[in-house]
Formats: sequence, structure tokens, C-alpha cells
Amino acid sequence: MSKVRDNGNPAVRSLPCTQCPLRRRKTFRDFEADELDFVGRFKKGDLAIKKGATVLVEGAHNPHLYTVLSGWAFRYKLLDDGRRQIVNFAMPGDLIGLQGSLMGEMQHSVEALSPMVLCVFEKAELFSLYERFPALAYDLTWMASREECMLDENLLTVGRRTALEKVAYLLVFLLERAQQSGLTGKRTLSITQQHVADTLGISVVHTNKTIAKLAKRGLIAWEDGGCRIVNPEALAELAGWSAGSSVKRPFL
Amino acid sequence: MSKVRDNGNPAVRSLPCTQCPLRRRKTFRDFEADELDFVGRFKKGDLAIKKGATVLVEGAHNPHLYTVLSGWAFRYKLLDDGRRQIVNFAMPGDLIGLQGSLMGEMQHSVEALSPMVLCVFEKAELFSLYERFPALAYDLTWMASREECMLDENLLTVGRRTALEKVAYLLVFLLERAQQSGLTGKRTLSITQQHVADTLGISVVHTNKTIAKLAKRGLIAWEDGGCRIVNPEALAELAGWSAGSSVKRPFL
DNA sequence: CGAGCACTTGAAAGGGGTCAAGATGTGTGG
DNA sequence: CCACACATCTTGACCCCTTTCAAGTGCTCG
Repeated sequence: MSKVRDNGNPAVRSLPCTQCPLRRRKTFRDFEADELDFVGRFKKGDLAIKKGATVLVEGAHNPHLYTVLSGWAFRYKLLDDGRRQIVNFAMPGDLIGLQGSLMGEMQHSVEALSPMVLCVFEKAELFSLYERFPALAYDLTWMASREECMLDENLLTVGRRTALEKVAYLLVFLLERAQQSGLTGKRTLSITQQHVADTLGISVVHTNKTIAKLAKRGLIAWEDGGCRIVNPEALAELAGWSAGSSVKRPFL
Repeated sequence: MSKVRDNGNPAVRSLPCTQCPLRRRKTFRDFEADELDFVGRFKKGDLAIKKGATVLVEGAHNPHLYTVLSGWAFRYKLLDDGRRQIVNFAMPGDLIGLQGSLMGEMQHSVEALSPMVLCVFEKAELFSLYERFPALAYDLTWMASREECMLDENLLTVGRRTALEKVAYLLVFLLERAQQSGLTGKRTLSITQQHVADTLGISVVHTNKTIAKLAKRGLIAWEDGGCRIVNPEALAELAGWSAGSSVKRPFL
């Protein structure tokens, strides 16, 4: 039932929800006893994903719904001629595939940026969650709304911010989320300039030059296939970043 | 309790849900008897909005949740220096303010593009909907997911489509939604070029020139403060538009 | 009848795209 | 262990799509 392969992550062997590491993080709302019990049975097992693997493809009908336990991924859409737009990222505690669960066919693809472990749930049992645990159902809607919020902000970034502001914004956004979700404790993001470009709607070349500019100002440093944020405050300032809410957030 | 002023719309006087015109449209899923009864009591009244009025402002804590009964509006965010990004539109059957209901503070503003009538619900009673009508709760999540889908597509448009494709895409997108929601039966959209520009992340001047190009090709015509779509198929082709699902959608 | 909004158009400037070529680094197969 | 393919990152040159600036035309409205 639970397929597990270790990809360099701490070994996880169909981790029971009672021992879920996310419950201990103070950014997340912990479960009530009966909820924990239900979610534990709702969860069908773990799924290990290799870095670079495609988790879900646009157009697919997948019977599962996932939650990120560790690692991260990006969601994207393609145009016929190959132009790619990264739409958002998924980090620990985030849902993957909810949209497909509700509306049938996936409207976007998901690819792992690092080795990941996902918790697997059964679409078909989703409605029973709504029937038996309204609070969890409410949480799901909450999570969907949070996603919507992030997309709004990303749209603002892609549509109206300058290249320099865009890169600054994205890096602060990702660092903030990575730290809150426990993806990393350090100030580094293991990401490619191509990903940055495809998220912000600009070319790789120009992304590179913009990054060089930020590096010259001492705000960031690009080192061995990733970014180190040297001065998050200055970046946030440049990006016109407004801190997100500090409310505890739910997860599944 | 119910404030109603007619703004040129068909007169509505705290319309009971039993007579809701949306129920008759075949694009919407109708209620079960008990659901209809509940929603009828959940609804606190109608609210008439004038064209150009602000329905909700970013940062506000509004105790209400709305549904569009007639007319339409746009959702937007602002940067400090006034740059504006329109993030999406709300048409009959769409929710307004769900994000604020769940997460507290509104993260965007909403402004009416025409006279509107909204159905007013009480945030505070939202959870009782989750407790008593899981199917409606499921619908709410469905609607949030649908919004997410549209935002994904808009992000793709703003980030990766060319100016010509952008305008073509937006017009097809709006026309399709307007017709499905019953906002209009005609092939016209009463919208400003400034709105188009702010939705697509381009300047008004360039928007104007792009529109002129589409007009010259005979795909659209801009007449007295609005757009008439002359050739929707050609526009869709140009935009790389893929038709949306034809599943009946829920509403509140 | 002036003020203001929405739409046009032209010209000039610039941000960002495309092309090209090169430097590194890394994983694969011979 | 080397060779080669491939991915990622850099840089420079050139060009064009968009922006910005400006000026002008209707139209509506107080």
C-alpha cells in the first residue's frame, strides 16, 4: 500500500500521522484527537518522488490527492509552442491536486524541485471528509483560498513589477515560505535561473542580468546551483513586500 | 434588512432564493430542496451597487460574504505608487469576499463594472453551512478551485503570451464567461481599454494599438465604450484558447 | 462651456528579447 | 580515465516590442 524509497531524505516508512513532523511546527495548526484519527485513516501511504520527476500532468485524471510531507515542487502550464509559465510552488503542508480532485481533469502539471515525500489520499473518500469533519472541510477551503491569495500576488508581480522588483519579490516570497514550512532553516534556495525566469515571465538571459545586479548590490549571492539570500530586508524593501499573516495555518 | 435600489437592472426586492434566476440557467447546478431552504435563510438580503462603486477594499474586515446576482465587477491589487493589476472578474454566480471571510483581512479590492445586485451572507454563519450541508461546503471549495484555475490561466497569459494573444485571450475569456453566467446574451463587453491594460499588464497606449490591430483584422470592433466580438472563433484560435469544462457548476 | 474621461496617434527612448559564443560542471558510456 | 553530451550560468551585441511623453479629438456632465 505504501511505496517508499529514500531519496536522500530522512528515511520515512509510511509515516503514521501521529508522528507527522509538521504537527510540531508552530506555523501549523495541530489536529484535534478525532481529526488526527480520521486523517490517519484517510491517508493511504507515502510516495517518494525523485528530483525532476513529474508528479502530475495537465490533462490527467489522477485518483489521488497529495500533501507535501517534505521537499518542494512547482506547478506550471505550457503553451503549444513550449512557452512555460510556472504558476506557484508547493512546499511542506501544501496540497497537490485538489483542483483536479474537484473538477476532474488536471489543468496544470507539477514537477519536483527536490526529492520529495508526499502523503497520498484517495479522491473518492474526499467527500466523506466533508460529511464527517466540517472543520477539516473548512480547512481545505482555507487552503484553497490561501493559494488564491498567492496567485493574486504573483499576478501583480508578473503584470506590474519591474524585472528587478520581480526577482526580489520572488526570492523573498520563496524564502519566507520555505522557512515557515520548515523546508529549510538556511537562507538558501536550490533553484535554477530558468525557473525564476519562467515564474516571472521574463527571459533567462535577462533574469541572469537582473540577478547579477542584485548580487552586485550585495542583496543575494548565486552559488553552485542555487541562491543565498544575503539581505532579506533590503530585498523585501525593493520588492514592496508586505508580510503575510501570522495566523496558524491548517494542513492535511 | 435588505437594501434595494434599482440601478437600471430588472427590479429586485430582496429576491427570495426560490425565485433566483440563476437556478434556471442550465450552466448552474440547482439546489436540493433542503439546501434551497437553508440557503434561503442563510441569505440576509440584497445589496444594490452602482457602476464604479467599490464593493470591498484591500485591508478591510467585512462581516459579509457576497454572491453576484446580476452585473459584474473586477478584483484588483495596487502597488504603492499606484500601478494597478486586475486579477480577475466576478460575474453572476461568483463569490465575492470568500478569501476575506476565511483569512480575515481582504487582500484585494473589488469595483463594479456595471450596476450590480449582490446577495449578502453573514461570514459568522459560514461554518454552520459546513456543519449542516457538506455538499454546499464541497461546492464552496469547488468554486475556490475554479477561481484558482482561472488565475493560473491568467498568469500564463500575462507571463507568456504576446500582447496580441493577451488581448485576444482576455476577450474570449470574458465573452465566454459572460454568456455562460447569463450576464449578456450579446457579443458585447462593456469595458474600458484601461481595464484591459491593467488586466494584461501592458500600457493603455499599447493596448489601444493592439486592439486597433485586432479590429483591422476584423476580429473585434470597439464601439461606444465597449467591445463587440465579431469573430470569436478566430480570436480563440489566435489566443490558443482551450474551451473550459462543460460540467454544471455550483453557486450559492 | 470648461473639466474630465476615454480613445487615438505619432515620435522618441528604453527595457527586455533574441542570438551567439564561451566557461564550468557533471553524468554517461566507451 | 577520457570523451562527449548536456545542463547551467555568463556576457556582449543588436534589435524590436512596449513604454513614456505629447498632443489632439470627441463626449458627457456639472
